[in-house]
Amino acid sequence: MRAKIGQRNDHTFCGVEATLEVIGGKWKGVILYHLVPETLRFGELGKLMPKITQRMLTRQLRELEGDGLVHRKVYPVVPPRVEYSLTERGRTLAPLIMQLKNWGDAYLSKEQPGTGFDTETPGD
Amino acid sequence: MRAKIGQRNDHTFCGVEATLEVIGGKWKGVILYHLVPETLRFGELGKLMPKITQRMLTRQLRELEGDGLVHRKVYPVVPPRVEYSLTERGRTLAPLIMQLKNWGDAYLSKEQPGTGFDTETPGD
DNA sequence: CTCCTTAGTATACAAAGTGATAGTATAAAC
DNA sequence: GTTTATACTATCACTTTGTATACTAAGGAG
Repeated sequence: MRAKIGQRNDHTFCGVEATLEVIGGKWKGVILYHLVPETLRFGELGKLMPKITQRMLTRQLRELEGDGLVHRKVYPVVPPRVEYSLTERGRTLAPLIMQLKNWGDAYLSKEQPGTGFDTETPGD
Repeated sequence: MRAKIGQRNDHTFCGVEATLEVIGGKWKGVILYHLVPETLRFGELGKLMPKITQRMLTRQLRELEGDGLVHRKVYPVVPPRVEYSLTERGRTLAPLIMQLKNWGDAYLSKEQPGTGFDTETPGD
């Protein structure tokens, strides 16, 4: 599924799906979001997303890199240092990411007015 | 996992994730996209997305309904007739959906220069 | 020599998502 | 009585995602 984006032979494949495939991973949107303002090291990204495991962070980053949205810069030092930043193409996603965030924030603050549907956050 | 949107017990939960949770399903973006210009019946949506199974169409639609983005109108007739349309909240997603599509189309046209894939826009 | 660091990888396993197929309900048409 | 139509639901199997945990490399500190 990660192999090639946009190679589905069915003619209904469109940009909506393509974009969602690229940013739709569980953490990709947030990773991209964090990378918009600044370049970050692997560990820094991890601290910004306490719930993510190293494995997932690695994987999502690799996929993002594979899709040409994120650049990975390795410094051959010990201990290792790797920096992640948005590529030019990745930067073109910034407005979209921001819109994603804005809509989401608004959505969260409104919480389903009287649909009988429960979207409430319990005490936790 | 569909149970609750916005469980931001951890402070890193943000709008980006919330939005992605809502539209990130495999078919949700496309469903929403098809519903932007017009109300559609269950079967019509199915025809617009030949690859989707009834099961998935039903489920994605229910989740969208549960998230308050899609309205489901049932006509008590035989054979059954059910119409799906965007709710007011769903309409607020339209610009985002379009941006998703635009970015994706641009991405596809650059990533795959002439691989014979088809980027036809459904319902455009 | 052992321990510490960072950015991973390897392995095992659980959960979620997806697909194929078949079945249900009801009224009208035949 | 059987078939047709629509919008589902149920079941099973399989694939993808995600988690937890342990382990690696290589140089410096002690």
